Amino acid sequence: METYTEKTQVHVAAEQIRTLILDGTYRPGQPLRQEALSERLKVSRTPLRHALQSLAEEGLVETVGFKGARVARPDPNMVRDLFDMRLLLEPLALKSAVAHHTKLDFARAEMALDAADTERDPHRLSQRNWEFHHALYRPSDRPTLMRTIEQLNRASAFAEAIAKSIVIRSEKSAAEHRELLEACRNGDMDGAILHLTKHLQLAYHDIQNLEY
Amino acid sequence: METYTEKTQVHVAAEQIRTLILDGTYRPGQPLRQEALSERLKVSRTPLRHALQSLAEEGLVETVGFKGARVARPDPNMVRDLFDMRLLLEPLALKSAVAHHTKLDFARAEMALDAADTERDPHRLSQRNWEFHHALYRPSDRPTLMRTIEQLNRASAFAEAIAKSIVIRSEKSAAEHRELLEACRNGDMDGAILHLTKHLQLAYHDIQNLEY
DNA sequence: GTTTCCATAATTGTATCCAATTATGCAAAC
DNA sequence: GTTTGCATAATTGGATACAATTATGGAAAC
Repeated sequence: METYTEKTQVHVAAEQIRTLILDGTYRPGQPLRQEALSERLKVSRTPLRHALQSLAEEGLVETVGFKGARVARPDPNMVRDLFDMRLLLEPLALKSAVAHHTKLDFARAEMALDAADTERDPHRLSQRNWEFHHALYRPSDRPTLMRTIEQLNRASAFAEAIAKSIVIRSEKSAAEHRELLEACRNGDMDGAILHLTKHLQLAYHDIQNLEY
Repeated sequence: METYTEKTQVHVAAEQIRTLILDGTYRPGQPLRQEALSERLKVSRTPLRHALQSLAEEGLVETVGFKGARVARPDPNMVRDLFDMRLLLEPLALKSAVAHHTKLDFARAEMALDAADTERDPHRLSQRNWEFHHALYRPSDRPTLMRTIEQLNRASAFAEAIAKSIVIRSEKSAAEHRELLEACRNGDMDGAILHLTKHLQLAYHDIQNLEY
């Protein structure tokens, strides 16, 4: 019987910091001092630095030379770029996946939707949203493509959290998600891709109008 | 007078390991023991671990729980996914950039081409290739898009190094590059995008036929 | 009053040591 | 002969101490 460990302090620290940032506790541009964070998260500075570096490569924090780490500040262009890329890549993932969709995938997607309905915490809400998209994309069995798409979704979640659009448009998003799921259930690939495209465009539009 | 430091041991260690991997010194799947690497690079294990993590998020090495790090093993699907994505994203970057191209950009691109002509080291050759593409994409002034494209190019360079196609098709690649540059110089956007697309498709094709 | 310079403090990066986890090998049981 | 179990070694993760770098503040010069 093989046993998995995986729970290294780096991951839990990264997850906690991620939550603090997406909750708005730490605002964009705010410096993240290692000693203070170390004390707050009850973790030594060594794994903390690893976590900060991980978040830096994820795009959530910026880290410079010997100056330290700050919460990243998303610019409007970033939002445009992210959605331009998602509009190109996610339809490809969906297209590759529809032929391999199973009832289990649909069940997973629906579970994520139901969980999202009763969720008000921004971070967990964005997690549910990703779980939904992930359930529909994953059957494509293209991990490299998935990896990039997940990165873009994480960054989008950050931008949406800043603009507070995640919670504001959660009902609209839920409706769009259910339409997309229904099209997938009916095996309507073209319709599904159309719904996905529309969903992304609407999300982009709403973020644009909220952020300054 | 402000002075920049930036030269942290993590970066130099990461760069050295990157070179060792792309040179073929460390083969895919080979375990990377911290103590041995620490001794080889004359660096403590702490910054070394950071470098390994950085390379892991870059996709060059795989790192699991308490088991350690290994050189990543690219699968054929990864190559397909990478080029599918590049074929979607790089034309967008080029399209956004052509309107802002200056003589300086063309000069930079040509300098990269000339440097590539006399370069046989795989790692440096792939660096030159990226410098060329970077020179043509950068005027788009879309850093978030550039960031993702650079990640994909790094991963592609890894796959090409494994398949040894970087050096093998270097002359072909150079010719394609010069055609692309010429189209950009003439302000022929459609032609440039066509050349870029063809270039990526040919590179993909040649890798496919070389890897097993 | 402003600027420059230097000393000091605050903060990050690195090295070393210890703890936790995993891999290895051998003996005993069946 | 194979397998199970445990003891030991090898390796990674984490905590602490130290070194390097940057930021801060105040005095002196103009």
